[in-house]
Amino acid sequence: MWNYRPMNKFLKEFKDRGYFYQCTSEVGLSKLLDKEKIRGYIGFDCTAESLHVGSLLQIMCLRLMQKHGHQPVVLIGGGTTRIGDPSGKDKTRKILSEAEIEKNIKNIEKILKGFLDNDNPKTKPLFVNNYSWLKKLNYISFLRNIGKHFTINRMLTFESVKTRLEREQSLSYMEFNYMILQAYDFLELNKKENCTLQIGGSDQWGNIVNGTELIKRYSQKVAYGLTTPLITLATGSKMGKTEKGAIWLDKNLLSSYDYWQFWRNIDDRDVIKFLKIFTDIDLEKINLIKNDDINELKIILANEATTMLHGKLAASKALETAKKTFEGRSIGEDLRSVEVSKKQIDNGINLIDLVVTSKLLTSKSEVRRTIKNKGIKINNKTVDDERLIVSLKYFSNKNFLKLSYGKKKHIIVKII
RNA sequence: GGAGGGGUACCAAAGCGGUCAAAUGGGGCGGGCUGUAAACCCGUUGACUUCGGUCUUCGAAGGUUCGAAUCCUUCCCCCUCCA
Repeated sequence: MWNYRPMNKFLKEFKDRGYFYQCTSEVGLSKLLDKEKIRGYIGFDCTAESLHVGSLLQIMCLRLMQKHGHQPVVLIGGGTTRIGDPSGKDKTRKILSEAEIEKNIKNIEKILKGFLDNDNPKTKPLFVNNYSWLKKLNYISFLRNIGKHFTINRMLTFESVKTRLEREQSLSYMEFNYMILQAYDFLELNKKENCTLQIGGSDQWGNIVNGTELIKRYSQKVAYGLTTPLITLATGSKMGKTEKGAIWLDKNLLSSYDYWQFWRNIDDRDVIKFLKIFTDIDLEKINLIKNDDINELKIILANEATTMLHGKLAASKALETAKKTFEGRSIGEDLRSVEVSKKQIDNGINLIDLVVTSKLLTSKSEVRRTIKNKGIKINNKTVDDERLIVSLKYFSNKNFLKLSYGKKKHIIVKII
């Protein structure tokens, strides 16, 4: 890729930061963006109760639009979630109840607002829920007006449909309609909100193109599609889901300290890439610091990412706790804690039970095994006796004790 | 509709009457090295345990047997080939 013509600033930064994968018409979009401030949308599915880092790139795209004076439209897929996107799924996804969907929508909106600037009237995000128009659709008129623009022949060639059919996994008529509905969303937003751009992950390409083509056929207007690459970790796994669980963008599901740790523990090879993608640091500045000490860079990444989601205070507390925990071998206040009663301690609580009640590990067998493998520490001292009784003498004068599982998972046990 | 093959732990895949809580590989977890990295090496990977064992698991339900992941019956699901 090289720049054969001056490119629009937004688009240029979009590319330089590594957000770019494909565009329906780069030249056309670039010209449009130069000419006017536009509205662009990204759809978020509300199958889960919250968003995780897998959606962070999309969120960054919304922020970048704001930065360049464009207005992001957040489409919450309240209607399409009731259908289920067949792409990437082997099976029909479970259908959520109305109440669950409503709850998810609220929470997801809250999270997105946290990431976006809601004050500037020109760029503040517009939240729309496609259920508001999808629920009103009249079947016959929909088929006549919209359905006629789609051929089954073409729909069958889409990757999402093809794989399902090839594997002879059932694809219900309901799901088969998903792509039409997503295309219709774009048309609707284009008509009502003058939204001329849809951004999405590379797996959404087919759906996005359907939208721009529908707009062309139905309204004789030009709209653009832009996709982002699938971000993978250097280890090959997808962003967002670690074995330990999802990296939620939600302090109720993942503490700011754990979120900070996620970024701090990123593979060396991903650091620069992630600084570009997941922070607001100027590219020139990243260029300047890119050869700095890798661990310092990881800290910067963790601080920036955590600040964006949880605020400056949370980020600095996480950093401080990390320093104490890993460098000072002491206790940072951000560590998760469990409380035990004075009486329990006086009676003597056995270590295995304590580890399980602290939820550091989930079964007693696992604790026993881990002790054999030198994986449990009390106050930084490896435990070698699985029958150890935790008594008052292990607690410092402030009435707490540090319990560790492995090198990274620490917890404070407090007496109340 | 006809003929065959198959469903085993997180995944892949062996086992095909007892020695099977189930080989091996991947993944995960813990330890070592290091930098809270990667690579590498070691250990571990159903639950409970008074560490002697006990209990639950090989698609589902029944049955044969002293004893079943392994044999039989029925059912469910998947794959390949032919129509």
